[in-house]
Amino acid sequence: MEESNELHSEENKNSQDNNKKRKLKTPAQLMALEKFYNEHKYPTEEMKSQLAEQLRLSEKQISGWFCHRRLKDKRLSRDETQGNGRQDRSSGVIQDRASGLGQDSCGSTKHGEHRFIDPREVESRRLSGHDFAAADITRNYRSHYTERVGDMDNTSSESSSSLQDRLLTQNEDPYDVETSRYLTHTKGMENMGYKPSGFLKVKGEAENAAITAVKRQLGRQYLEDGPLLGVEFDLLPPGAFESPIMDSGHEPSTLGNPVLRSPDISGVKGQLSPSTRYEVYNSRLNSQDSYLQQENPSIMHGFDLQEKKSSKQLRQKSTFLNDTNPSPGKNSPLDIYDKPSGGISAHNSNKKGRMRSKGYYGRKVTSEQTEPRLDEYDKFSNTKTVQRNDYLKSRPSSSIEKFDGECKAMKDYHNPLRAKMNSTDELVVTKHARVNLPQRDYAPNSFAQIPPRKHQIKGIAMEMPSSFSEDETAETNSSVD
DNA sequence: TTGTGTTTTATTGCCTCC
DNA sequence: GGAGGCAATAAAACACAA
Repeated sequence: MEESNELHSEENKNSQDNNKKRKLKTPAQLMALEKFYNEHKYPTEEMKSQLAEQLRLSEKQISGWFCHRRLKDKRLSRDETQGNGRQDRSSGVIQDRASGLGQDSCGSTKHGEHRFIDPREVESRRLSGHDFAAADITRNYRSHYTERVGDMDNTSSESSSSLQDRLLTQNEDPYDVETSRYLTHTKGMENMGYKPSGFLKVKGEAENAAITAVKRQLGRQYLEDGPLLGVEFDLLPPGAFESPIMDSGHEPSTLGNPVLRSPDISGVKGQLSPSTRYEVYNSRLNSQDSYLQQENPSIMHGFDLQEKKSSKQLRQKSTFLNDTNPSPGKNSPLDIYDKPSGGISAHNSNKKGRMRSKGYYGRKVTSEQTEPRLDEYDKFSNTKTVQRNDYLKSRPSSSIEKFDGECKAMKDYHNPLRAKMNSTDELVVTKHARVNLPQRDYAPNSFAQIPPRKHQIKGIAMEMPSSFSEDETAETNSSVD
């Protein structure tokens, strides 16, 4: 260890702190990583490289992060299965999956170059009704969204991953979708020409049973290529989350869409977790910034948003939790992102409010770490993303303005986005579905209504929106400005 | 302010696959 | 043998309680 450290330090001579001490990833980086992870648990080297480049991390770090992330997922899922009664959720299919996970030993990218999709993904996708014909892969990516669905369903083993997945994905906030999309489309299939590896094929076959089971359960709803099984899931009971679910005001036009019964919802219902966080987060942002939205068609990139949000969150957090900021100067939201260093020191601001375990984004970020330009991620994305890029690029640097724009974007996401999303109906569907998610519901009021959670339960970390959304994200918007 | 507990990051060793 | 991944371990960064 030390040795390596030394080496490492050598490499990083430049930066004083780089050495030996481990550096926390910036929220943006984490966001990006998480998102990416949601899409690809086993990223190819190329992907890693790109990620690394864009995040300004070393490939090693990226690899390591993914590795740890997977472990984390595993661990969490394990815990969940053991501790929680996830059993019910585990139907035969799930079991199946679980077993599959057993092998979870990662199919390394190595084999995976062609594989690209990790077993889990495959599974989830499969669940979502996609066969893994090579031809479909692309589509799969496109509808990675579906994966999530799969995740939700899949419960068991994946759970943890799903946790995070949900965290970022399910929640699927609008931009999530996008980013993920980008991730998916990315170089992924098209460029890399990924094909299901033998493993996939085999596995696919093996898992057909699982798929079948799902189909049975879902019945017709199971669409071969359609959006998600989730369609069949029950809608959330009103008030399920005690938050105003149907916010007519914000309700996207897609509301009526049947698709609404998206998996997401079901997922939410099933487990509110991480995704919820995001939802909350998003909703809050949306709600709070609602006044801003409306016009900006451009779409924010999630990461970027995240960053800003985090800064805002911090502020809000204080508001949210305490209503008063004990140390105004200290927690000044502005500090967080506006620091010249570019670092996000959000942390400081909200230590108190932050949920304990879910540290993900709550931690203080070292200033040295420069936030990667999130928009860069768009490289991976498709046209739509491109648009966003433009937006991002063009938008003013002012954090506030940016934020506004972002918020808007988020909101607009629901509408304009759809327009943009053109290319794939699936996506559209997906979005619609998301639109219906309780996300918004949480928004304005609910948010306020939610009692501040000072103590997060560790185990719940994943389940509850708490940490992430509330602390990290949601709060962000506040009135700060 | 300190101590404790949790989470995240980094490293190392081993395994598997090509 | 190289590359990637997992598991184990250590250490840092934090949050929270006393």
